[in-house]
Amino acid sequence: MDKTQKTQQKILRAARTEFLDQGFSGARTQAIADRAGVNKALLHYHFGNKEQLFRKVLERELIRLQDAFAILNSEGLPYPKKLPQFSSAIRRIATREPGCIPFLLQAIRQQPQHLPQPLEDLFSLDQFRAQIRAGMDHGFIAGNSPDTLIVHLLALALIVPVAGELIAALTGQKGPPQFLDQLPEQINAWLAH
Amino acid sequence: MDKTQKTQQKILRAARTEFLDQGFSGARTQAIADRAGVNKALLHYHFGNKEQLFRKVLERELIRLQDAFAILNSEGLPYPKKLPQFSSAIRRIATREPGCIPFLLQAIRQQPQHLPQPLEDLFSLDQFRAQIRAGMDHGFIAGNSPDTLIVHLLALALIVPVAGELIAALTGQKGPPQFLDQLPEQINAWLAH
DNA sequence: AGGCTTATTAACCAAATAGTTAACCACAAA
DNA sequence: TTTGTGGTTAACTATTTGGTTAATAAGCCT
Repeated sequence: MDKTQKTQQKILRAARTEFLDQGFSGARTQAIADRAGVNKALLHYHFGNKEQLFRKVLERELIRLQDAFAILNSEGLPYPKKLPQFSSAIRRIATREPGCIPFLLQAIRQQPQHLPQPLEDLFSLDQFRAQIRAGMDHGFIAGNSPDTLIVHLLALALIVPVAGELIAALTGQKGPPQFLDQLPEQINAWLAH
Repeated sequence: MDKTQKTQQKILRAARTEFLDQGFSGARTQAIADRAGVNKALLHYHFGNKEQLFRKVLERELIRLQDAFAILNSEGLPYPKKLPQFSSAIRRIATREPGCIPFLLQAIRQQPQHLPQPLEDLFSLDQFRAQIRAGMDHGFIAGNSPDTLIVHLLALALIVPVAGELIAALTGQKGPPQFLDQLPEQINAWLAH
């Protein structure tokens, strides 16, 4: 990796922390430059402007979530393995990249114009939904609405990253990791009967 | 209601839309003034500064959520009635005050210093948790962890307001109201067995 | 080394934005 | 009618902030 790439990565890392922490309008280009240990003009040299830099960060973070959804939508994987693998992927994101999921949901809501593509093109669960429907028709999967199952799966997977502080306050726990750790088994217990 | 109160309410309403839509740092005091049909200096006359105005809005929105949680935590209500009443309250908030729940969760995450009190003091489910525990001990409620039940309840209740766009994209639905309408029955089916 | 391109910086600029001020207005009390 | 108080405004100020520029440093190729 040459020096240019290294610099760009320093900037991207700094931008990521700032944007994830503060959101688009709360983020300051000066803060990003400071955090990267670099002159502010360098951001513009390498990335054009604040918006393009934000898009770059958003694009990279989106991939994390897309990878998780790709597990659900993969052709080769049998249904019973998908749920725990998916929940593990979400848990990994939420613990290793805290702020990523709230950041993405916030961007989807407040800055959809910065998304690289329409949401429907970024996330697709067509294969997964067909798989569930087949499973339901054959009685392997309980219930009769794939979409409902998907929503419940999302609910269980996303609630902690998205409302961790509230949960911690309501349950008196210090932090949310307990529930994140239980996530795969919970999802199995709830959805795989 | 005298003219002063009317003006303050106009400003608060405008501030609410702007803050819910744009977040604290994205909101512009000029936009609030314009929307209220009022001079910008009047915001400062009545509310001091942007931050105090934000706190006022935040405080009022918090009450909506507190009221919903108060249902769960109320002494007089039997457990079976709490779940549907709570989910109806959340649904009502999410449909009549769109943006409120994402706004609150975002504020909790990004501007906790503007909360009127610590989260634990704002939201308490002690009575509810005790009630669940008793029910579990007597076999009236399935499961053995009140906190887990609470988290699942939150998950089902909050997922649509918080990730409605994502859900709409994944399920191909136009909007999220379908799932919000099903919410009370879903929660009963899932949690009240 | 010498010259050419790329990377980096200090200083600066213009626009946006929160906040202030002084004057003005409405209306009620004297 | 005068006068004083609280509400409202136009115009202004200070600061923040994203972005630019011109000069400088660092590689790199011959």
